[in-house]
Amino acid sequence: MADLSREECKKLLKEKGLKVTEQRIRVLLAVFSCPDKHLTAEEIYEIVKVDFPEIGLATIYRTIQLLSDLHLLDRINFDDGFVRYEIGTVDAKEMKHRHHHLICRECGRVFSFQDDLLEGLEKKILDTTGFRVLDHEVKLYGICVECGGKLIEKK
Amino acid sequence: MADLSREECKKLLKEKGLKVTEQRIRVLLAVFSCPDKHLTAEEIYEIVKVDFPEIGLATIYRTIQLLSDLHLLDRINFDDGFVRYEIGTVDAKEMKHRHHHLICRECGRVFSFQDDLLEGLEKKILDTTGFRVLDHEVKLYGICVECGGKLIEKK
DNA sequence: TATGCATTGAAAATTCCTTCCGAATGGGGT
DNA sequence: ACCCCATTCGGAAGGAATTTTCAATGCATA
Repeated sequence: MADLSREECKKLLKEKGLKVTEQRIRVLLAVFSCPDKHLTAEEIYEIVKVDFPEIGLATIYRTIQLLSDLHLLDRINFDDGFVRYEIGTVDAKEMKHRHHHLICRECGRVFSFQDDLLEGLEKKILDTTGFRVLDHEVKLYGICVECGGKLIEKK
Repeated sequence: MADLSREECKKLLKEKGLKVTEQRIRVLLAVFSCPDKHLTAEEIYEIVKVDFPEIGLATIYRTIQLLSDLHLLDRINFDDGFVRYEIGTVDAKEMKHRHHHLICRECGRVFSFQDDLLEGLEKKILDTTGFRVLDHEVKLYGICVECGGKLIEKK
C-alpha cells in the first residue's frame, strides 16, 4: 500500500468522491512516502513545503482531517501533545489490517506489531457485557531491543 | 482503593516524598471520590472548588501532572480534546491492576473491563521482536448494550 | 518558632488546531 | 476549449487546553 504514485493518489481521491487538488495529492504523497513513520501535521507541512512552498498550514489540517474521516489516513495519539497520522489500514474491502504500537519508554521510538490476537478478548467482552466491539486501539509501552541492550551494558 | 480519607491521602503523599498541602489532598480526594469516572482537569477543578473555592486552575493542572508522574493517578486520552484522569492502578507492590476501556460510538460513555488477557500477546511480542512490554493501554470502540438495543428498535 | 525553599493563585504566554474571509481553482455543462 | 460557481485555498485571526511566570504564601526541618 506504500509509496503511491501521483496517478494512484488521484484515483484514491476520485474514488472517495473528492475534488482532486494539488494540495491533497501532495499530502497523500507525503504520508505514503513515510510508511513507517507517524507524522504530525507540522511534519507533513514541512515535507510538502519542500516542493510546494505555497501550501498553507491550515490546508494541511483541513486535508488530514478530511482524509482521516474517509479512512485514507488513520489518526494516532501517543499523548505527546501531537495528533499523528499514518497510512489508513482500512482497505477497499473495508477490512481492517490491525497492528499495535510498541512505544519505547527509553528512546520514544514507535514500532508496529501485526496481530489480530484481540478477537478472543472481543468475544469475551460481548459474552460478559453485551458490548459489541467494532474497533480497537492498543498501545504497548516498554523497552525496545536496542535500549534493553544498552541498559544491561550500563550495569 | 476507592474513597480514601484525608488521613490516607496525607499518608500517600508522604510516602511519595511530597509536601502535604491542602490543595493536593483535595485533588486526591476529588478523584478518589469518583472511582468510576474519568475526570478532566476542569471537572476536578469544579469538584474541589465546591468546598475550597480559593484553589486555582493552574494548581489543578500542576497537581494532576505531579500525581500522575508518581502513578497515584493515571492519565487517559479518549481523543475528545481532554486529557482525563482516574485512580492510579499501580498499587504499593508496583502491581498493575489492568482494565481496558470500552468506548461507545453512539452515546460516548466509557465502561471499564477488567482483564489480564494481554499477557499472551506480550509474551509473543517479546519472543518475536525482543521488545519488553511493561505496560499497555487498550481502547475498544463499539456499541454498548443500551445503544445496541435502541439501534435494533429503530429498524 | 524561625528560616528557606517548595508551592500557590492569577494573569500572561504558549501551543496545537479551527474558523473566517476574500481570492483562486477544479471540473461539469455547454 | 470556455464558463460558471461551488469548493477549496492561504493567511490571519480566533479558540481552547494547558503551561509558565512571578510575587506572595505556606510547609517542614532545625
